[in-house]
This record gives sequence, structure tokens and C-alpha cells, in this order.
Amino acid sequence: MPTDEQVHLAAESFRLLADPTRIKVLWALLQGESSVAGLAELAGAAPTAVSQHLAKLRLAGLVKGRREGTFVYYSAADNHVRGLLAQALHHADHLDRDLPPGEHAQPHHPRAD
Amino acid sequence: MPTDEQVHLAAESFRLLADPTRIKVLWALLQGESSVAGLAELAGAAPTAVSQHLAKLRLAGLVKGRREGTFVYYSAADNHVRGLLAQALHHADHLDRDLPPGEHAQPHHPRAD
DNA sequence: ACCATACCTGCGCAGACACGCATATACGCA
DNA sequence: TGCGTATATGCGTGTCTGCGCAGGTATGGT
Repeated sequence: MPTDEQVHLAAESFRLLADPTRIKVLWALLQGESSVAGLAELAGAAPTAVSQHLAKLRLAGLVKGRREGTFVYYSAADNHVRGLLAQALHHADHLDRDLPPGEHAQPHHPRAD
Repeated sequence: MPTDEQVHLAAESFRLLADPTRIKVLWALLQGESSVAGLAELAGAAPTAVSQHLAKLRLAGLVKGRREGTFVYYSAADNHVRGLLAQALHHADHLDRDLPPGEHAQPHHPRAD
């Protein structure tokens, strides 16, 4: 049984990953470093938003930034995330969120218009 | 590069895991089935709250409930979660929220139990 | 020094979430 | 049938979060 603190930290980690923009940014950074504008382009989000996300990821120690001129090139600083992302995306492939209408005995009201 | 839908689904999965109560409940269910009151006891939360969390987890297809008398015994319905939780809790153990100067890119043995 | 570029930060808003409370439902028992 | 237990659901509230907007900072060029 994990301790209360472990659970809390795990929840925090999951919360950081529970955002499409951050997932895209993280995934992009796992492929290689990139600038804020580049990440914004890849993630399909405004540079401001991406910067804010990067700030959170930086505070969590998941990414680090290298300044080069006016650009700041970010890169992944944590290898754990790769596994988490890989599993989650793999899970997204195998998704069985749709309840197959058959032998699922759930108190679910089917559409009875 | 993962598709937009994969990213969205992964974010949804992470969001479901981004809560201490749900993490405790899921972990408990990965050890074996339990009733709502039992889970509430283990998670240190009110049965009502646990029931609501279980409803969300049920909608996501992560848990399933078996009715026995007035009790409803829940159990984990998805094995992907075990890996996610294991990695996250392991990460919580090794927390490198501070950046240690050492490298640690060695694969670990995911011990789910 | 001035300005342009790339990025960061503070603020306000809309949306989502967890929780507590009250209520409704399902089941067993007398 | 009526009551008690166990769980589910609807509602209201406080809190948090992502985003857009505006202003601030850092670096480099002219």
C-alpha cells in the first residue's frame, strides 16, 4: 500500500499530464529540443499558453530551458514521463470505453425514447 | 507523433488518475475487489464521494461492479492502469523534482505488487 | 539609444472538478 | 408492507485551471 505522500505526488504528476497541450509539448520535447514558438506550432496552441505550460513543467522539473539569443530551447529533463506517455497513448489505442452491448450487467438505462 | 484523438484520450485517462482518492481506490481494487464502504475506509473518504468516483471510473470502463445483496463489490476492469499507477508511484519514490546531476536512464522492473 | 523579436508574467473570465448534503433507489428481513 | 442498510444521484458551493489579453523583461541588430 503506497503512502499518502506517494499517492499525492502521483496525483500531482498525473495532473500535470492531464492536459492535451502539455502532452503534445512533452511528446515533442521527448523527440528533441524546441523553442516555445516551435512547440506552440506543434501543439496548435498560442505561444503564451505554451509558455505558461512550460513554466509549470519547469517547476515540476520535467523540462529545462536553454537560452540561445532571444530563443529559449526547451528539452525533456525527465525520462519517467516517456513511459507514462507511452503507456497512456498505447492505452488510447486499445480504448474500450464504449461498453459493448452484451454481457455487461450494469444498471445503465439504454436509450428508450 | 500521436494523433489528436490519442492525445485527448490520454489526457482524459490522466485526468481520471489525477486525484488522490481515485488513486487509492484504484490501487485497492488492483489488489482485489471491495465494497464501496470498504473502499471509503481504505481511501479515508466518505462513501458518497467514493461512490461518485466509482461512477466516473465505471463510465471510463476502469472498474466494474458486482452486486451481492445490498453490497456492490467493485473490481478493476483494466490492466493498463496497473502499469500507469506503478510507474507514477515509482516516480513518486524516485522523485527528482530537484535536478540531481547524475544520469539515471536505466530501465526498471515495474513491480506492480 | 531605439526598436524588433522571443519569451515571461499578472489579471480576469469561463469551464470543470471534488466534496457535502439531501434525496432516491435497490436489496434483505421481519 | 414497512424499515434499515448500502449505494446511487441531483444540486449548490468553493476552488482550481487553461486561455486570452495586456504589460514587462531579455537579447540582438541598426
